[in-house]
Amino acid sequence: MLNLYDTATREVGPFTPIKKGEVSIYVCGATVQAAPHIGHIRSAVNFDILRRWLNMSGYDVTLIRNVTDIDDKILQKAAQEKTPWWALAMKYEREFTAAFAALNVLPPTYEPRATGHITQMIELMQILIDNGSAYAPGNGDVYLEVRKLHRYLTLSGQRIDDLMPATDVDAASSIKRDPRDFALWKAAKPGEPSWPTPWGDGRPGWHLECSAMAHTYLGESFDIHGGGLDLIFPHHENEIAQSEAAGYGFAKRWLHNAWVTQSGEKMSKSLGNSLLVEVILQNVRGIELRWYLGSAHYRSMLEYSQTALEESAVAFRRVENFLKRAAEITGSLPKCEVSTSFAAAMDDDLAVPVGLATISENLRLGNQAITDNDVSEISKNANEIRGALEILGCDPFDKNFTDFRSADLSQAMDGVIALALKERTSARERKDFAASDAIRDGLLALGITIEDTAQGPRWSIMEKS
RNA sequence: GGUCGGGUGGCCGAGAGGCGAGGCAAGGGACUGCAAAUCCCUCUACACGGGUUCAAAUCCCGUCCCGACCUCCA
Repeated sequence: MLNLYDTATREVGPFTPIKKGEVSIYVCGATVQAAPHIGHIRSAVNFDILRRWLNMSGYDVTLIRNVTDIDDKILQKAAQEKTPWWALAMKYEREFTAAFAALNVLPPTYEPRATGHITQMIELMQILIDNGSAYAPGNGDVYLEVRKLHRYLTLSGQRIDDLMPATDVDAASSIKRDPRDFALWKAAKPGEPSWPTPWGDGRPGWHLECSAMAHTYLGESFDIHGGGLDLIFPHHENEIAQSEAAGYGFAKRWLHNAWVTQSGEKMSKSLGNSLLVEVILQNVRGIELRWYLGSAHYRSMLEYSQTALEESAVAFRRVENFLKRAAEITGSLPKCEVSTSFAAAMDDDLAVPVGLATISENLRLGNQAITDNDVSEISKNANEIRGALEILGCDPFDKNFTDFRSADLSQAMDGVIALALKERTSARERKDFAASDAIRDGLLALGITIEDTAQGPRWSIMEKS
């Protein structure tokens, strides 16, 4: 039985989907205005682990992850770069997609773009205006009237009057009925992209698209809404406000992932401490970065350091190496099996760190079994490790991580290295250790490690870092 | 000002009243021609001050420190 945290109640409780056997999830994806940093990708990895665990638990999961491809920053940046806004948005959307793929994040069931759902946004605004929750002051803007909502700010636990007064210079002369009313729709300024509406030409305001798209693909109520911690207010409060005012039940449960930090501070472009995915991937493989980002609990801050990342990568290679050896010894790839201890950890609000401890136990027992040449024990532990890695999205045998060209190359190399190892073995047999060590050192200089195992010598390519 | 989250050994990172999660690093040992890999053993913690309790890293009160959000951040 899966237990999950809910930001709305701040408690961990049993998860029961609306429809038996099905889970609907909406995750706030990227606003494609810059290249993805590892914080963005951590969010995707966390929700991917949730999704994989739900799948493994027998649920049919529908996951919608949006792309916000129109907003102030996109327009602003496009103007700076003298690029059409849609070209800029597309460029970064591709970068996000590439980063997700490099980290083996499963593609969402659907990935709707804001600009493709203007019709649905207009319909939603019409409902809100008709029922008196929203108003159009006549300049082309449309606002939601927050004072009319009963449950506004219950997710973040704030009170309207406690919010810091808007620093907006126009606040005094504002056409808003209350300074806290937020824009569903913004009138187009000259030169800005716009779409026609009954209230004037304009563009989406405060992430109206998330409410509209969640409704379009998941219906009036759905099981889980996810996103980063910093979206709780105002973004998610506003989504709730828009959707509930329209009469929708909206999300039953809220999950928020914590950040990747550096020196305790949140990673962010504006702080200048963001680490781009493509830069990190020059030093570690995607599977290793994923292992690192997934290794902390999703609600805990992950304090980034180069050292921690590298150590994590080494730890992963140890697990990977065991699986490869197990496959060599048993003559077949391990199967994916989920141990009861790993399952218990995942069922407890996705306690990945506890799950990793069970993998360590499997690893120790599995390595011991290799020493003892106990094939069934090797298989058992290898299967359980592979099953756990599959859920974490870090299965080294996953075809998304397997490069077939390098697999062919490695076969050819195997033959070549075997020739050298044959020489080394005969040198060792005649106790000519100078000769045998020269061969080993020569291979090492090429980045090839030789290990003498009970089953004979074994070679592997050293990973960088 | 309001709201929320933190401070755990050299490092990373769980736990949330009761046998010291786990990993990395360090030291010792086994194995090995030497290595590598692996296994075994050992060590080091709960920001500070009070309180509750048979028992507190965990609950309560206070203090200090760090971070986040407060109208277009994952």
